[in-house]
Amino acid sequence: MIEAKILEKTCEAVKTLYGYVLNPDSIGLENTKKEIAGDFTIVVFSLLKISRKSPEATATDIGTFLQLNMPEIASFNVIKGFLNLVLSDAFWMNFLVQNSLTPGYGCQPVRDERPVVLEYSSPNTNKPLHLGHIRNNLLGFSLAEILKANGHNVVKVNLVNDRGIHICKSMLAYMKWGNNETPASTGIKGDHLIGKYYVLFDRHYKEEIQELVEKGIPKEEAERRAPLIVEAQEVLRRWEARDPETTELWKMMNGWAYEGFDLTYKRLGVDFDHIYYESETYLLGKDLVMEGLAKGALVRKEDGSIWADLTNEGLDEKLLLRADGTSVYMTQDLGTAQLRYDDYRPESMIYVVGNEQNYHFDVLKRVLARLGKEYSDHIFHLSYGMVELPEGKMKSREGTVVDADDLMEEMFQTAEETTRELGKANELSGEDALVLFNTISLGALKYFILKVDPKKNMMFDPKESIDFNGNTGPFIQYTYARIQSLLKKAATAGHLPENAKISPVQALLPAEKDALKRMYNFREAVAQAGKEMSPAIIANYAFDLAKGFNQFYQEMPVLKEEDMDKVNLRICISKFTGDIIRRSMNLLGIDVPERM
RNA sequence: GGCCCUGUAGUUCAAUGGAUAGAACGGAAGUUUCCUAAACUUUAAAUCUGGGUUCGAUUCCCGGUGGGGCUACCA
Repeated sequence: MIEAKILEKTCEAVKTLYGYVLNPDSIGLENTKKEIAGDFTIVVFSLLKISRKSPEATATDIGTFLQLNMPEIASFNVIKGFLNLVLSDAFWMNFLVQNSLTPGYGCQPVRDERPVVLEYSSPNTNKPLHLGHIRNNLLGFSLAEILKANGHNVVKVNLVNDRGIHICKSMLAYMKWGNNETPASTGIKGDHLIGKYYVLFDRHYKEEIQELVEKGIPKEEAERRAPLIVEAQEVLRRWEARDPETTELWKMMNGWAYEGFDLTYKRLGVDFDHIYYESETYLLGKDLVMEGLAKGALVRKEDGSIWADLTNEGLDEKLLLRADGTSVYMTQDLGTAQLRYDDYRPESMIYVVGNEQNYHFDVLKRVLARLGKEYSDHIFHLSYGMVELPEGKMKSREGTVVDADDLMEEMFQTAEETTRELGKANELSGEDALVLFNTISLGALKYFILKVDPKKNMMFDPKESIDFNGNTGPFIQYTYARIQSLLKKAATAGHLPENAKISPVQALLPAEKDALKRMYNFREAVAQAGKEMSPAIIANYAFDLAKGFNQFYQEMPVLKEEDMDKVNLRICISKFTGDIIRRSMNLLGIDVPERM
């Protein structure tokens, strides 16, 4: 790691020049800006108190010392308090040789055998997946890939919310108006069929409420007393009592949902190592609560209900067990956290869940801490923002939800149209063309979502997402395909030996050097992304790299036979750029086609 | 009311406390004998507001203000 060496030598310089022992962490070291000559920049302003000299003089002192004591540093320049270090061509050549021969470029070896348990997706079985789930799934899957590259074992888990009042609503509607239809009899995908009944329930429920309100009953009361909701609650009671008929229907309808989800997951390219079902875990957590009560970490109120009093931590009181002994969502989540910990003994547990549950996870961690669970410090809520549409927020009742399956299909069709218009698919067989359209359309969707900082709410404009120009997945895929094509051509022309040797080129073209720097930076970005857990960093680097390659290519002069040395070097750079683009796309879970 | 997140070109997004705040789309003007124009070049255009900390603030702190979320004995 050259940065570490620069820091170490800088400390040495400060000690030699000014007789002061410096902490390496206090030095500002960064990548030099693109427009300025240099590779790394030391910001010396913070050293002025020690040197008691002007910024320029201090930077020059240190630069001179470093140049004398580090063979990797070819030269330096000083602009105000910025010391820009220029690394030698030999360093970059060596970097290229070393890394172009390393298969797992940018990867770290496994550092901890204990896994990271990563929960994502977590669907409800009463309706199909929508755009919000897509953001969740893509973030979860990408994060898993990035964590793996950073030396973690990852267990991807999905907690399916397969019980509760919502599925009972769909079941009730099906009993009333279903006519025994099935996905097979209707040709409707299972999850969509269930969604249909959920919507049907909601419509009739609304009508009932309206009727009651017209009779002069207050709205809240009407919502509680409407016959349909009362009946749905009865279904839930029967389910909890394990009534055979109800259980049978529940199993059948959930089966439909799973079949549908599997297709959606498969198309999106995400998967799981283990699936937890809430129907099997919803009773967990009571023991933990009773244990906590015995330890005095929790309190029992007069009516018998049990609470966590978090008022001294700036939060409210949180109910954990009702007076009748039944549990709530939080109780259940305490239980599943413990179950997950017992199952895997993980180094950490990550939950990819939307930011509307920030408070929930805050409380979850605090309660676990009170219960003496040291693993609560290793729970991380990857909270992501909502996906908004140009027309406003997604509301299922107003029909403004973007369905995941519909969206992928639309993207596919647009990819096909655009590609055919440009004549890119003319030479492809029917099957190859379908694979290509699928790769491009999903690349567009995934990249569009992942390039945005997860924390922020984002705007999803379907029209813009299928634009294949600019900072988009297809642009990066296209660049990669071009590189592959270039390499193929070089190989057939005999310019690409088995292990392309790098010849002793004395001076790199500026664009070549820039290309190498981008690669170096990318490796750092991967390491950083592990810490920051941000696919957005990887995504934006991938674009930067793709754009850089295109510029590099434009700058490349026409090559002649006698320039074989340079040909080899450029082939190596192209190959390496291609490797990194593929790698970054893989980290994000985006496929790249060999040709377009 | 309280708590959390957020406010950057016309739009969608970037920017470990650093240099002239970057891209992309859209607008204006150009470029194709090389591998593939799904590309490249040039150009106009932005940090919500008022304080504070700092050699230096889009970034950190405090106040205001716009947007979003949470504040259920739902999950």
